[in-house]
Amino acid sequence: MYPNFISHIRKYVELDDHSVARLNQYISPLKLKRKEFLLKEGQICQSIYFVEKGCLRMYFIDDKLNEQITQFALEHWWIADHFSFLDNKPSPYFIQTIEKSEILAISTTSFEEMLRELPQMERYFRIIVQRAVAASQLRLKYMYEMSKEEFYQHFSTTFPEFVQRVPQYMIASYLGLTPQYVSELRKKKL
Amino acid sequence: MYPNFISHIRKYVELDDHSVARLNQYISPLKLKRKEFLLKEGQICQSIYFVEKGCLRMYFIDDKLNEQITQFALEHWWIADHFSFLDNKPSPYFIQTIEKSEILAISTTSFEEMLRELPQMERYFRIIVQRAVAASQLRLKYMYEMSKEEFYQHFSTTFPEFVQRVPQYMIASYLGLTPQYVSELRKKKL
DNA sequence: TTCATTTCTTAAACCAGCTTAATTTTTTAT
DNA sequence: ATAAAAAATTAAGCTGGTTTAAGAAATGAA
Repeated sequence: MYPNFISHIRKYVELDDHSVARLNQYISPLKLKRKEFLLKEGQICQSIYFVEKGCLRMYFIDDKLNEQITQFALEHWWIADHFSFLDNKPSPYFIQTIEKSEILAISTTSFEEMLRELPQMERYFRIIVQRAVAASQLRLKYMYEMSKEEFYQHFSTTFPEFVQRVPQYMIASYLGLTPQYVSELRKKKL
Repeated sequence: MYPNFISHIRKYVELDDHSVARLNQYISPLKLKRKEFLLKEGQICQSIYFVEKGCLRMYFIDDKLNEQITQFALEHWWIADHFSFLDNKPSPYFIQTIEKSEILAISTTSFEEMLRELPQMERYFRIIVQRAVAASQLRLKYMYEMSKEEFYQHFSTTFPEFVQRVPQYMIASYLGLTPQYVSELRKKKL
């Protein structure tokens, strides 16, 4: 049904076929075109989203009206504004497709029911959320220790698939650089 | 026994007295003086730590030999290098007490056993780790949208208890500023 | 209380990365 | 294919925050 989703879960917990069938009850599949929104500023983030296929970005508008990208999500990544999702607060973020994408959504209420019915999923989410914390600790360490130039070079060599797939100005935004500066850095490297 | 610990868990999940008794099996209490280490660079982070009383910092040494603080932990906060803890990799971090502290440690193996025996704890950790992700999303948003001056002013008005308790140069380090610049900002504000 | 250590301040020179603004190239929709 | 829109480049001037170097003040240990 959703091969990336199921195989991702089975990487971390055991899940028999009956549980897979039950799991489907809680999931809403979405087919989205390029530049469609899953969340807009001011809305409550009512679901967490799994990228079955495609690519998303999460961003907010800063005081100079720039779109500041804080996260990307490719295949088998989860994305949400967790603060908004957990506490039902309006989100400052937009979540938008960068390409045509297939997304699985689990709403707040489905999430709660699913975790009650399927304790393996409680375990699965504990593990992947813990991995998300590990990833954000690492990202933060890079931000502390690298200059912006190093940070860009590191990112583009570590994740070349992103540089292929995502416009350069979005990578600049994610890394906290101006597009002009990225352009300068690329020129310098050749 | 450990009032902050138990009441913190009971904020998020139900835990009967029998479970509390079982829980104690998995916990190692530590009494530490000022400036003692729970983790040093190169070691594997074998435990996650709960601050029952006191104050910790987590930092690494950057290429200019500065101590870069990435996290603090006060009462009822958890702290660990999650990447090292999950994957048994050597950590680049130091975790050290700032004051005399009482810490509860749960080792990798205890953690696994505890989660198997007490499913409420799986749920508890899923929730608090999800909250940690929410907190780090928020922190990152602040880093994107604020100048270093704003970031300092925001931090010191939002967490005045930190400014009381932690030396100024550590706050500077945590915020990614030089101590000299913080000094300048304070002068400016008076 | 005293000394040694740690922490904080001051000030001037410096620079990584931003701003502004105009032009060119690439991509998308029809 | 073609026009319109979106993305990338170039270059000059500027600034927020760092670096370097001393000295002053606060704190902890004995």
